[in-house]
Amino acid sequence: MATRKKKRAVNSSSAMKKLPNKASSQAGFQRPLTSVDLAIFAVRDDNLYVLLVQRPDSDDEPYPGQSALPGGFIDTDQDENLAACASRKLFEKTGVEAQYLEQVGSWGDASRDPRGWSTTHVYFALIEYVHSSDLANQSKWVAVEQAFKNDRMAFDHLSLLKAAIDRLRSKVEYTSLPAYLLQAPFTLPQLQHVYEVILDRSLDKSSFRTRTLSANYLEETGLMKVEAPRPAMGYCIKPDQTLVYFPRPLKGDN
Amino acid sequence: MATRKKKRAVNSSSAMKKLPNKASSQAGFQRPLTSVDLAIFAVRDDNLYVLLVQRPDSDDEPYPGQSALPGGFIDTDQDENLAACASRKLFEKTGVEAQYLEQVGSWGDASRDPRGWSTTHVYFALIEYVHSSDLANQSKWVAVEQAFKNDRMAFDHLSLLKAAIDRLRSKVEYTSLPAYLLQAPFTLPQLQHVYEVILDRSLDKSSFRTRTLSANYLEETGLMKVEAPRPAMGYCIKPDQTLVYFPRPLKGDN
DNA sequence: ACTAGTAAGTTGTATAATACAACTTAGTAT
DNA sequence: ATACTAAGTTGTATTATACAACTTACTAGT
Repeated sequence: MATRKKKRAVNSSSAMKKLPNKASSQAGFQRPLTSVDLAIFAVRDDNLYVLLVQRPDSDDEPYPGQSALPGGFIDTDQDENLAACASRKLFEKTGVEAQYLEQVGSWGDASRDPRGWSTTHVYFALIEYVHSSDLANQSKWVAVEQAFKNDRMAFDHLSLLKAAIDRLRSKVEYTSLPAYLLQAPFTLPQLQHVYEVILDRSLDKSSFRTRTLSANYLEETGLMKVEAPRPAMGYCIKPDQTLVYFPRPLKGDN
Repeated sequence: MATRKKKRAVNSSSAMKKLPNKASSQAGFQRPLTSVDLAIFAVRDDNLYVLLVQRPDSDDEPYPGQSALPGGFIDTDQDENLAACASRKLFEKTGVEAQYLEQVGSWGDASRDPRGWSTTHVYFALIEYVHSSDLANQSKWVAVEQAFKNDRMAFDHLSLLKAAIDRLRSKVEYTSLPAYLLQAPFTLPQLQHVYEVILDRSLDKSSFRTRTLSANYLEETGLMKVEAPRPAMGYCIKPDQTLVYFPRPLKGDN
């Protein structure tokens, strides 16, 4: 990252290696295959789940029968933009809209897809848990821990999934992201539980409550009966509230 | 972000709208144009600069003569991956390698390029300042403040630039990024100055020094004469040191 | 109806990293 | 020598989180 050659820059004109010819090729270059892939997360009980699909069992498809992130090629006729493409695919698989959707990044190289130079745009989505029977065919929830144990996935999807989970976990340390995995109304202990499931460690009740409430992004919806002796206050995210960034991260192990 | 239809997901099979036909088209879909664009930053004296290029003045090129971020179509024959493509373009324009290179994100839609549905992958690069005469033709340093005043750029590059600067500014609050804009050896006051230029506010000397030194990512290289009465200790980034994340952000105005 | 048990929620002190303010030090310029 | 300046230090204040002990509201069993 620090190596440096003090050679003079080539002229931008002489750097042009291929002449433009057809409008359909991109100024003389081949266009890469372009897709969108999704890491759709939900929490249920004590686990963080990710939605995986099984690839078709046909001979002219790469990685037949293997599990993969939901996604696929962009449809330039149908998709307004990358995020819309992600939302469409999310809805096709789950029947719901994302409570939160964020781009993780893009990956592109010559070898990740046997069909040729390809790029993919990875999004992660947070949704409330959707019952398995309501999922599209070939789709299923897999506990994140499991996904890494059976560590075989189509393409480079295992590393895409890892990148998405890393992003999720790191943002959970300093944002209100987990609130988007719950259906309103929810209680503070329920919200704390979601934090704990994602981070895989327990948090202090008192600091969690102070921090959460002082950020002032939740609205009381009245007491709720929960599976606990004492009823707890219900909350929902305030209307038009955007993601909250807390002033300090939760203390990790650092 | 919270709207939700409880419709059942469509079957993934029936969701397939077009049949695969040719290998060169992507499973029946048109491939978008694919490019990489760069926001190359450097600091000199009291300004943060970004490298802009002037688009060719030809009639069959979009936005002739306008300023734009350096970048262009991916060359699938030459570029191993997206980051390599970014590095190549950086070197062509400046003759140096990036001290730091990070993907900002990707943008893709039907209208951002008049030639058709296109996606671009935006990277930001931090380099030491390169003298204007060593830059490639049609390239020049523009103070970031200026770039936003003359607020006309080709394509959607103004908003791409804004995204890159937002990312840079926000990461400067809690990382060691500015160290990658300096050539070693540098002094702590020089490093602090770079922070101040990017954030456009002054920082406290004492807390800056404590924070920086306690992160333990710098190595002393001996006293240096600077344009100041008293000589100052020189530092360089430790070999193999990666970007440092400080435990707390600098206190902004929040 | 009393008692034990449990999770919700509160209160008070400790800690750690930064902010703020005043100081000392090593040099330059007159 | 003396004033000046920027480098660097020292000490106290602040603030958000961590940790620990407590009270409260309810359930269930006898």
